[in-house]
Amino acid sequence: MIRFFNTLSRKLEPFRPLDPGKVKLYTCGPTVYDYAHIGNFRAYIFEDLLKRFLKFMDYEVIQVMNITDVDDKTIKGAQSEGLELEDYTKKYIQAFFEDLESLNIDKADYYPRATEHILDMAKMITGLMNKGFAYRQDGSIYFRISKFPNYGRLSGMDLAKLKPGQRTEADEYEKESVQDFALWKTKKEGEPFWETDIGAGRPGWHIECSVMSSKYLGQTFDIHCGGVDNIFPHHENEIAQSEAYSGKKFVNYWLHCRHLIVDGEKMSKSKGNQYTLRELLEKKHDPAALRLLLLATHYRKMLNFTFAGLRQAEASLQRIRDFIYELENRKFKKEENKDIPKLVEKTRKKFIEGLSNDLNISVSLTALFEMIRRVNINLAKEKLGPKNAEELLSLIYSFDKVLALLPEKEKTSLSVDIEEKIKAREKARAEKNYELADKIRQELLESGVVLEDTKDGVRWKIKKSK
RNA sequence: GGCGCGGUACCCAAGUGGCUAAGGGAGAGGUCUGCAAAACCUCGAUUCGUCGGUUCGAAUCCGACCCGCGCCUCCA
Repeated sequence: MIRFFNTLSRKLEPFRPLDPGKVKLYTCGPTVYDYAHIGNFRAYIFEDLLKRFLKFMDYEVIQVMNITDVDDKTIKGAQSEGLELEDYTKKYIQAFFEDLESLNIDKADYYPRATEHILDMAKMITGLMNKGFAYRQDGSIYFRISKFPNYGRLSGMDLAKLKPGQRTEADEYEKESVQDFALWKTKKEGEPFWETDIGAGRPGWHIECSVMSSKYLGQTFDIHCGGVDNIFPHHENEIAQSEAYSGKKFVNYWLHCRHLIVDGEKMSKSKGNQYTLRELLEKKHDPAALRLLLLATHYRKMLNFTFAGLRQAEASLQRIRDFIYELENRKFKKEENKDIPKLVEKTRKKFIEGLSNDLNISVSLTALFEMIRRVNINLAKEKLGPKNAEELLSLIYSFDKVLALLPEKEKTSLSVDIEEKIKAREKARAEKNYELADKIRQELLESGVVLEDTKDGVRWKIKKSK
């Protein structure tokens, strides 16, 4: 049984999708005004883990991730660079998809863009006005929170105690209540706008998710994810809009991940600790190691990113890779170890149990590493057969459908030049000319190739980064 | 001020009433090796922020305190 912690109830709940065997998943996507930073990717990787695990458990998953390509920040960014909005966001949308690929994040089925759903938004807003949930004020349209009694349920906010924040904008003075939020912002000089039935203007932020989720997943769907900062007001507002409009329950399970901090401090541009994936890749960090680092801490726990932590993740990952390398490259005797099938089953069971319990990845990784240790002991004693190795490999690769840490095509080949050098070194060693052999080994190391002399002969690896 | 989360070894991190407090990294010792490196093995917290309480029994439950962090109108 799979259980998730539902923000709505603040409890672990058994997961039961609307349609058995099928999961409809909506994940809040990026606002494309800049390159995404590692904090953003913590959320996307958590969502990826969720999705991959559901697929691993034989669910069919339909995932929608929105792309917010019109809002205050994208508009401001486009203005400051003197670009059309679309030309400005294009670059970051493309970068976003490249980053997803670097981190081996499974593609969503739909990536709807806000700017491509303006008419759908106008339609929903009209519906909300007809039902009395929205009103027009100076051309803009606001959601009337007082009409929606469940407002605040997701976040546990008590409306009466809500203090208006400091960022309340001056141009929103005219609302009936400070807490009412904009569905539609009337056309403003110098800003992009759309001509629609409800007038010329642009959408408020929250409406896009209500519109696009229902369009691709239906008015009620299974899971909605995002970072904790989205709980209030964004997801609260989505619920209000969607349920007011449809009269149906919007989402059954709300899953939110906590934030990532850097060196114990909140990430912020002014502190200079806001890393993008690109920056880390430029510093030659392994994207798979970053993926492991972001994956390995439970999603509802705060994650403190440090470079020491990243190096530890690199080392952990190397342990898995070396294990696979052994299984794939050793010459096994014919004799099979009868205990291995039992170990495989036990490991598979624990791996699944871990993730089934609100994505407790630590338990699952423990299962994997425990197995690696046990098998290594047998490996050292040469108590492993070819079938054993095959079975173990197939288990690890099945886990990797969830973890996605092992790129499939990692068959790097060496240049002829380097192969020549390895051969030359072998010759030198055979002649006991160790001085020359060591010199060649050092040269290869400097070009990133590590040589290891084993019983079965020399073997090489590409040096891990750093 | 309101609501909420967390403090487990040198670092990361499971465990949330009772078998030896997982696992990874780092470190130390060993195997292997021409020597290395890599890999592998072994070792490692009488103790879970502090102080009280409940209990036959607490890292786990309760209370107080200390420390760190998040949200409170467009930040994942």
